[in-house]
Formats: sequence, structure tokens, C-alpha cells
Amino acid sequence: MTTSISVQEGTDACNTIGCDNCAVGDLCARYSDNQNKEHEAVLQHYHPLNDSGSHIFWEGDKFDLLYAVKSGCIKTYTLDEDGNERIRGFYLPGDLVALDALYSDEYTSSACAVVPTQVCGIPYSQLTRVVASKPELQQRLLKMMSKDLSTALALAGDYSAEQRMAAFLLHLYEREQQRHIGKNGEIELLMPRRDIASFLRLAPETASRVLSRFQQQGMIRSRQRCLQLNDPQALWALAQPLGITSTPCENRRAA
Amino acid sequence: MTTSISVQEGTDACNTIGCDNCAVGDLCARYSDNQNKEHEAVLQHYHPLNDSGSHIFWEGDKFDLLYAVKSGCIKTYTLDEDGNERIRGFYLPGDLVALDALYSDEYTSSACAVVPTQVCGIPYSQLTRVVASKPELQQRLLKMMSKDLSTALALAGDYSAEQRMAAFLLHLYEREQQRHIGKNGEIELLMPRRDIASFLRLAPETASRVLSRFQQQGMIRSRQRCLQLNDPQALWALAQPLGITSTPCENRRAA
DNA sequence: CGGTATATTGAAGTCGGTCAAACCCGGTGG
DNA sequence: CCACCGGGTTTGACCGACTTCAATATACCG
Repeated sequence: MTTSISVQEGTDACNTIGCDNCAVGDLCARYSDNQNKEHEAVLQHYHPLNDSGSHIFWEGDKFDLLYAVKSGCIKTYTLDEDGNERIRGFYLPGDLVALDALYSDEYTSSACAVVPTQVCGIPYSQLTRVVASKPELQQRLLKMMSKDLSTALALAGDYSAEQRMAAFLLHLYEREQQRHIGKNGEIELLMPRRDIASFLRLAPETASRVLSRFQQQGMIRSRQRCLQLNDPQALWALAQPLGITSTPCENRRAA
Repeated sequence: MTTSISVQEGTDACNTIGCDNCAVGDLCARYSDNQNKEHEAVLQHYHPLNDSGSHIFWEGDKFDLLYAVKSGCIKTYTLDEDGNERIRGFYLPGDLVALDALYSDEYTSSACAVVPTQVCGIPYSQLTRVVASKPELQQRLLKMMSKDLSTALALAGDYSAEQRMAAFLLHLYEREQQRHIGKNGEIELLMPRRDIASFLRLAPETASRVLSRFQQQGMIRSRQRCLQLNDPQALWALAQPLGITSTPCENRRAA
């Protein structure tokens, strides 16, 4: 859901975003500049969530901290009248969680770990002060929010189950590529089908069927949580109308 | 789609947001502080769009200006393969258009007037400089984006045609109330049914049927573009799961 | 007045949802 | 080592919400 992640040359297979190459790196204290003491207070809480399902906040809690994902995966959700989760978003290493809450005084959704996950809590009040004094950081924060907004608007559109699923898979793929993992088209689905389905406003059965169809057509190979993208081009052709996946390889502006 | 609009006491029936009480007022030069000369350059273009359909930018254009809506209504959209518009959003007086573009170097959608409309172009590069020096402005901009993000995430969820339509109508109603127009439950649908439908990912026929159903149940009274909300409570009960409409009158947190 | 665009209403079709059963797979324990 | 779970996942049959197609009605405008 976020902007490109700068990773040092030669770094490979990083499931954790260290402070040195965290996308939100210079939004927090450590990386930016150590001469400015005020910044050091910003990164307050390094917070390991060892169990999937561990919550970092609940809908309605007083909003005070943003969370930077260092490793693993966070999902946000609200509950419907029957107690079912409506997944609002997934957040991967480098993403900021709760950007949709800072207009309010409380979190607008609950957030919990999908797999064992590490997050850093960033006090919003302090962040704004730091950001005000560092234009590059302000710029980065605005861009992250803008990208999230753009993605959300696209996902809110009237696209078919296939289109949304293709966009989702490609998005994961791109994120993993940026972190130099899953080189040969392999991606790891950290979240259960049920959550993917909910996020894409599908029934779990439909999500499963769509993936089966993709597999029959040879576009992917799905073995449980591990997924092989055999034909990213074909997926991209499906997802292209959403406009959230960058154009792959050769064909720029094909359509 | 935006934060509350501060309007002076005693002001009534304002279809235009003047510079004095524009929600984005102090994001632009005039209102903020005249002693700071740099700010004066920010508001470059006052831009009247006399005809509905007049465009302020097109998808793919180089991104340089945000637009503050002063009066009227702007819609943003992308085109599908058949040339049909997919409405991404409507922007009313006080809103900022193109916040979803500032992560990119080009606009991610096209924007045009729904009715005769006045907008102000705000050079983004200059805005960031001004915002950096004025924490209140930074705060306001972040909150606007956050609110937009929150709304978009909610609208992306799996809700019924009725629920989305109810949320949409209530949203319009609240916006008009904030501007002290449409006191007795009347709202003006500036945009054609087709656009409302597209925005809510419905067929125009479905949108029409939903409104008919609302009318049969006595919740609204629909005469062409003018709409009377007879039972906002009932609408709110429908829209409540989306979480984007503030709770009306007495019943806080009813469910 | 037509004439065109928009809005509504009706009938038939489709995509995705629901319900139910089967499957798969890791884990446990005999 | 294998039987037996129990969850997540897949598959099939049916159902329903929304769409599509078609026709009619209504508003807008010269």
C-alpha cells in the first residue's frame, strides 16, 4: 500500500525491514539525523506480536499511535452485525497503519497481526512536530497517504472478482519484489483465503473459485499458502483497469 | 469528503465558500497571514468553470496543481475499456481535489465540473513549502487526507446497494447542513443518477430502484434532482455499518 | 410542440453468494 | 506407523441481488 522501498544493493531475501532500510525509516528517530534530539522520542515502542491475532488496537480506542510495520503483516477490520470481520486493509513491512484515523480521536478499525509481526508505535502528536521540521519527511508522509488513498479509491470501484484478485496478487508480488524476495514469481499468501476474500468483498468460496480458474488457465499455480505467478502479464492485463499495479516489463500503456 | 467547515454565525444559505470561510481557507494565501509574502503565491489560479463538463485536468496529465472547490461540484473519474466513466469521487465546496495524485507525477483520474463550479488551483510544490512553515495547515491537510482515506476504505467494503445509497445521501445531507443550506431535510442532487450509480458501483437502473424503494417506505421523497429526507434516522440505521456518517441527534452508538 | 436526454419500470439473465458436502493437511495420540 | 481429528480450502448445486435489455415516462430546450 505504500511507496517504493529503498533497499541497499546486494541485500537479498529480507523478511524484516531493518531501521536502516525501512520505508518509514526517516519518519522515525533512528535513521534520520541523530543530531536532532527531539526525534529520538518519536520511536517509542518497538512492539513484537508473536502470535497471529494479537491486536495492536481496537476500533474505538483513543487514537494516539501510528504503527510502522517492520516484519510480518497487519490486517485492519471492522465487525459487521453478525460479528464477521470486514477486512479493510493489509499492511506489509514498510507500511504505516492507522493513517485513516488521524482525522479522528479514535481508531476507525481494529488491527491485528496476520502472522508473527513486528511493529513500531509512533506517537502521532510527536510525529507531526518532527515532520514539520523536516520537509522530506513531510513529503514522504503525504505521499504514503496519497498512495493509500489512490489504492482505496481504485479498490472501491466496480471491478469483477477476477480483476480485483489479479490486482491483489500483483500488488503482493510487486511488494515482494521490492524487498527482493520471491524472485521467480513466487509469493507467499500470509493471510487465509477468508481474509483475502473479505478484503476483496468476495465470499471465501468465490475467492477460491477465482484462484482455481486462474490455475486452470495456467496463470498461477496455487499450493496452499504458496503461490506461483506463471503469467504476470496475463494477470496484469486483468488488473490494469484498476490502475494500481505498475506496468510490467516491456509493454508500457499497451491498452 | 472533508473535515468540518467553519462558517460564521448567522451565515445562511451559502452555495459558495468565500475565502473567509473556505474550509481550505488557510491552506491558501489570502486567509492565512498577509504578512508572510511567500503565501501569496500559493493561490495562483482562481478558475471559474461555467459549463458542466468543463475539465480541470485529465488522467495522465502532469500533476502540479491541487484544486480547492469554492462552489458547485467536481467529479473525478477514469474511463473503462468501452469509454464509460467510472466515478471515483465527488468534491463539494471546501474539498480538495487530486489528493490521490500527489504520490505520482501525473493525475490518476480526470476531473470535471458537474455543475457550474469555481475552483482555485494550488501549486503543490508551493503548498508543501507553506505547509511546512505552518503546523496548523499541515495538520489540516493531513486530516483532510485521512478523512478521504477513511471514507474511501469504507466505500470499498462489501455493503448492499441500499446501505451505500443511504450513506451517500446522508453524506450529502451532512455537507449541506454544515453549509447551512437544505435545512428541512432537503438536499439537491447536483449530479445525474448515472454518476451517483457509477460512484456507488451500481447500474443506473438499480440506483433508481433503490431510491424508489426508499420513497415507497417513506424515507425520502424524490422529485427529480431535489430530494427530501423524511426519515434521516432510518437512513442512518442503514448507513451506520459504513461508519462514515456521524450519528444523528439523540441516539449515539445505538447498535 | 417535437426531439433529445434523463429517469423510471418491467422482464429476463448473470455473477457472485449461500448452503452443504468433500477434500486436504498438519497435528495428536494410540 | 497409522487412525483420527479439526481447521481451512475446494467443489458442486441452488439461490438471490444486481445487471442487462427493452419499453415507457418525464423533464429539459430550442
